Amino acid sequence: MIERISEAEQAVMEVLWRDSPLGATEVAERVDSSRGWSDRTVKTLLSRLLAKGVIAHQEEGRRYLYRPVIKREDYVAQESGKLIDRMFGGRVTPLVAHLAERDLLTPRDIEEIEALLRELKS
Amino acid sequence: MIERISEAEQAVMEVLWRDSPLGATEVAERVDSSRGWSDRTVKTLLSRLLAKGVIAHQEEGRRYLYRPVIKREDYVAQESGKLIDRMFGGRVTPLVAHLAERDLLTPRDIEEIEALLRELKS
DNA sequence: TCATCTAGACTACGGATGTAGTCGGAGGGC
DNA sequence: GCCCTCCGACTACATCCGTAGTCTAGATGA
Repeated sequence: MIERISEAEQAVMEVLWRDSPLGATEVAERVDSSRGWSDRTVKTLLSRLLAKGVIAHQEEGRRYLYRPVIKREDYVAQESGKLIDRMFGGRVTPLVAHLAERDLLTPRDIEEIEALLRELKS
Repeated sequence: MIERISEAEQAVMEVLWRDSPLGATEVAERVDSSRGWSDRTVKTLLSRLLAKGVIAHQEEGRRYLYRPVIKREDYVAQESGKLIDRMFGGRVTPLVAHLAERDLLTPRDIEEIEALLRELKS
């Protein structure tokens, strides 16, 4: 089980998943600027992620380069699973039914998903 | 936007969504017993939910009866939406694709979803 | 009427989270 | 060699969350 990653921490992970390894300052520069974080904040988040073991660092001269230890897909899978458990009793169909009912599925989505399922069966 | 409901708080909401209005003690009795909560804990959670405005209470003699103010579907929709935004950039197809890739879809799921989509199109 | 039992209100407290500030050491310019 | 700068390490602090404990006033039974 991957340790829980908070909202803020995930914003930092997204940067490293996109491109790594990176130094702390580089990460801070690339984090979604709409957050308005100081670079101290980003460094704190990097430390916490390190403590959680979801990223690792290696020395490069007098600074560290950070890189993810866990894969984004694995994290996404875990979080999706948790939502499906919590909200839909672990069944996927009710999730899709729910999305459909709430009109969260566009006709294009429906086409795409059908194509996807056809492929799965072949 | 519905106020954030924590994990523990949701366990209490589930009770009220299933049946309401209920007194605090009744809620405590019905909460998933595997949590092993004291009734104090449940009362605290009820107060917090009240403060968040997601439940309401009415007096009944010398106690309160609690009932949800928000609908479960709305809450589920919000949480699903947040996951889809955070993990899949707001697109639903990647979610389904992801579930498929991770073998989280059983053949039965696939059949059911296909049937659902056929219905949606008609 | 007096002790007792409840129910809700208020208080507690450690860990997680969001958001930084400060300190001390290694490099670099002069 | 000396001071400044940049980096990571450590510290801070309010708020939320999980999980209760205590206090107080009204209902109850003897």
